[in-house]
Amino acid sequence: MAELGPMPLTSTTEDYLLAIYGMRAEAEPVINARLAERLHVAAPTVSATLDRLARDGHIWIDERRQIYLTLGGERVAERLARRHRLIEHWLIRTLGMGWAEVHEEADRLEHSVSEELTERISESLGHPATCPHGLPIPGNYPETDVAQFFSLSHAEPGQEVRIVRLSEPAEDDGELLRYFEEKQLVPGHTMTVREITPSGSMVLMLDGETVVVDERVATNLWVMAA
Amino acid sequence: MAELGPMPLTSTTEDYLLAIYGMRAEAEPVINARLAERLHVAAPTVSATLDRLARDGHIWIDERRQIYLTLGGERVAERLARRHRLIEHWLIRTLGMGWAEVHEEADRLEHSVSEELTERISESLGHPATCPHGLPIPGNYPETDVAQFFSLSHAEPGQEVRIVRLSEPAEDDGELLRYFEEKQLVPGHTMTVREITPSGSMVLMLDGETVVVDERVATNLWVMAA
DNA sequence: TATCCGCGTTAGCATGGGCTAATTCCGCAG
DNA sequence: CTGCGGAATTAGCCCATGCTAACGCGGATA
Repeated sequence: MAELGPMPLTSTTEDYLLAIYGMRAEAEPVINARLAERLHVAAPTVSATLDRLARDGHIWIDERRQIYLTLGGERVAERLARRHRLIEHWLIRTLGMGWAEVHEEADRLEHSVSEELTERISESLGHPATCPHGLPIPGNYPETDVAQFFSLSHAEPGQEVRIVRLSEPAEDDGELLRYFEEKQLVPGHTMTVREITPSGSMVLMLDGETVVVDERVATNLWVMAA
Repeated sequence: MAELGPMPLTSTTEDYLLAIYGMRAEAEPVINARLAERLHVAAPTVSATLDRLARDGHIWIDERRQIYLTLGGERVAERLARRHRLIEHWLIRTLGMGWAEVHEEADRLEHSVSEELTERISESLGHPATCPHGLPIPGNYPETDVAQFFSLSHAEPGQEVRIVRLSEPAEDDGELLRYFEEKQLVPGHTMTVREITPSGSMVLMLDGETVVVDERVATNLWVMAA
């Protein structure tokens, strides 16, 4: 029999691989139920789709039902993340789209942009290391010590920190994105933690302004010591 | 009961509408069998898909099995053609992709680009009237008298003509596209018909060069009297 | 007139990707 | 040990999109 080679992935399966990849990167538990939430589908749908992904060698599932990408699956996911994040930059730089809007557009485009086009985009942008929200672009990202990054919600009072990126799930929350943009809570900006209230809200000094963010916001901002 | 509004079209159904739209524009007979060829699917598949398109009010089919777009279907097709043709320009202008390659890329992107992005692209390009291959961009195309256009294969010996566009099917033929590009048989160029051989080949003068094109090539170039 | 070609439909089937309802399974708290 | 909550699976269904094989029909041609 002739080997037919790898089946071309569908838009749906690409979404699954990218979700798994993202959750791994955030060290979240990668299980059926979490995927169902993230992808907005019912649990049995996830089971069936994961079966196909495992059948086709993109993932494997251990005894405790943790889901892992195979080498092949990871390669696919990295390429997709690269595309997605380059597209975001491109839309902002060449067409002036909004920082809070490009994620949604890129979510659709990432499935239809060719390898060739991806590389042309990267080149025309000067091979940026991260997307506009601070997430690393595989292939362009230098070997920085990612271990220095931590969630703002783990910062101490008095500490001065620089925003490096958003969390993965924040990207899918349009309202949160618009809030970040409005308050200028974006990668590159530096701020000082003034105090942390008992409810987990944080009082920050940012550009001489006092900003209060609640815990949900703080957990979705990744920072490093400034 | 709440009206659910129009179902979002799938990539597949969009392809059908665009194919019908293109065939109408070329005054080709729009029947099941021709669609099957153009879309590279089997006849029963076309029947089933057309049934759904008719059910959803995008097309209608007369007694002689001619297929027509409804007003709604035409609006959809026009928007898709607009997107496709703007994307082609965009890829050439901002990323330097090849004249013969952009059609294929646009074939995928046209399904994922939003209205908003489409309009930004049109604006950033200065609202071009045609795609790089000369096909009109709905919404940007001036009210030119299209009746002046005719296929090169209908030109007379001695006539001087200007290329205005390719035929629709030519866009899907990569080899033919590369040939046109190489010979500079592209919109805007003027040439004189020297003679027509019994087999239908045409001898042309173009930029002082003599070029011979066979009938298949000639039928796929649309021209107007220069 | 008999035949055949082009065309369309019917029947029957597969796969991907969705859903709900019901069940099972596992671990932890009481 | 009992029970409960979260997680996963099973069963059963739906639709869109593809296929082949077989049949029917109508017009052109031998």
